[in-house]
Amino acid sequence: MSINMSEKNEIIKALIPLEEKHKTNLTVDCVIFGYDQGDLKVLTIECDMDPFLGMYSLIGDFVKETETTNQAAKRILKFCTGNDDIFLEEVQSFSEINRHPYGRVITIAYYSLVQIGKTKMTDNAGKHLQWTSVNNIKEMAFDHKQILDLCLFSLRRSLRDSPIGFELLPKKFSLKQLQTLYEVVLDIELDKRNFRRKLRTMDILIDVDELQQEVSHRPAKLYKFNVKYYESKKYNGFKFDL
Amino acid sequence: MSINMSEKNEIIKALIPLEEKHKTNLTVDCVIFGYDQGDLKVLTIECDMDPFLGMYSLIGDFVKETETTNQAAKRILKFCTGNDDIFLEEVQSFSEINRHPYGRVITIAYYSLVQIGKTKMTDNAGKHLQWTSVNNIKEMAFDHKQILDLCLFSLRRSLRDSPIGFELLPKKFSLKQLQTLYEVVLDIELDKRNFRRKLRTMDILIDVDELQQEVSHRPAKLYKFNVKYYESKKYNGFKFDL
DNA sequence: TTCATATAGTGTAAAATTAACACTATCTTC
DNA sequence: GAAGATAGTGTTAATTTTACACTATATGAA
Repeated sequence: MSINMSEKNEIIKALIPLEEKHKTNLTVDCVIFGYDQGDLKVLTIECDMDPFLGMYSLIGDFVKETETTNQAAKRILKFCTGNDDIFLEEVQSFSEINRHPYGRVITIAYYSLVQIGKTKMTDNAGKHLQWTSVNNIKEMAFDHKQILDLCLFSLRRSLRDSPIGFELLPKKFSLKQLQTLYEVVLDIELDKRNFRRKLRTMDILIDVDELQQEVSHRPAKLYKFNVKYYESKKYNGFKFDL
Repeated sequence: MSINMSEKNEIIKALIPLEEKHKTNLTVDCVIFGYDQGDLKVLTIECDMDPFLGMYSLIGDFVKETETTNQAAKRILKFCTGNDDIFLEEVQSFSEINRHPYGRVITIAYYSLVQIGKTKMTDNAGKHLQWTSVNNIKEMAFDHKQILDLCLFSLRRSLRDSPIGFELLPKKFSLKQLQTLYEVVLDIELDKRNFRRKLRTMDILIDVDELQQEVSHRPAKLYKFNVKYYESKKYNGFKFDL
């Protein structure tokens, strides 16, 4: 005579000491943003769980006993992009009772910013990882669309008041590229001259004295982000504000 | 023959299905801010756990299987302040492996704002709940000081760009009270005339046509927050910014 | 070589916002 | 009715933001 799943769960629960009864499945889900030729993308995976089969899904995993949630998020990033040391920010938890079809799973949402060119998409993941334009995503598995939207909101806010945009561009970039990044991600238009003046007065760019290559018009000068200067000033009344 | 605790844990783990192995203890901790006569306070409890015995501690609890983390936070608030429907904001998770002496416990930090006068401190909690001045707290149990600091940082940011300050004041208040709140919480000085002009141009206050009572000098006019006006404008380009 | 094309790069003036600042008004209490 | 205490009010200068159009320089084709 066999027992069914819910009976089994009851038996297990009876064996578990009191404080264990409050345990819950905890995951992290990563919204990995990349930017590519004027298009904000997010790394998605094809969902292989039942009511959401084939739909776009974010990349996530359980938080292990031996790691913090941050470490779990970093592990996922490393796995998906081959990359350590990338920009990562916690956003919010999602804990609706029935958000996951397999049972109670609470997740903590992170977003991160990577340069698409720098990633080595390890296909050993084998799971149809792909960069999808944020604008093309109308729905996702689970509550992942909601998570994506909130992370995008959070990205936009951070982009305006801290210099994280540089994480999405190559080390050397033109002012035009930087401006376009802001325009695409924030979905606004900026005035070229005003944008440039603002950056000039902030003093956070270094002219690397190189020109854009292989363009059939006047090439733009290239700059890099003055990390040291920014780090030295940021707690000293200096405000990044775009 | 008896078995020890760690053997018992092993036995329990062996019985648990694979996905259960990733389960973790999850709590919420609430930083409950109150404001009282020019002093920002936080609701604390005396810690009754070993290495932190007697130290200030935040108020928290396990997240139950049948509730979201938000609901858990609200339950705690109701329990501590007798109050439903109070301002509540999730801030961040804390998940260092050894943050809790009893084992792995991951927590999600919330902060909330209450009017101290409005709370009915249910003493059935029995646990030495008290309002403690934020400035007087040098250390706390667990990582709670870190949590408090982050929540204070988050409160300050929100105070500047959304009208949450009103949650800390009585319904009717004088402009002076409002200004002092900002000065105390943000730890800055504000110019009286400029502060008042800014509020006037934002149009978010209603003159209730009453005067301060029982003061031995010229009484101030009282105002209330124009919730309706703010709600109708906030998605319409209107920006609260103090 | 030169001309067309495509994008880079630059300055100024008006408008809006912020910052600095000191006196009069009105209530209570003695 | 005078003294004490806090409420309430306006103007000017400085700074920041916005709006706006032309010149410069590379490539590639004729």
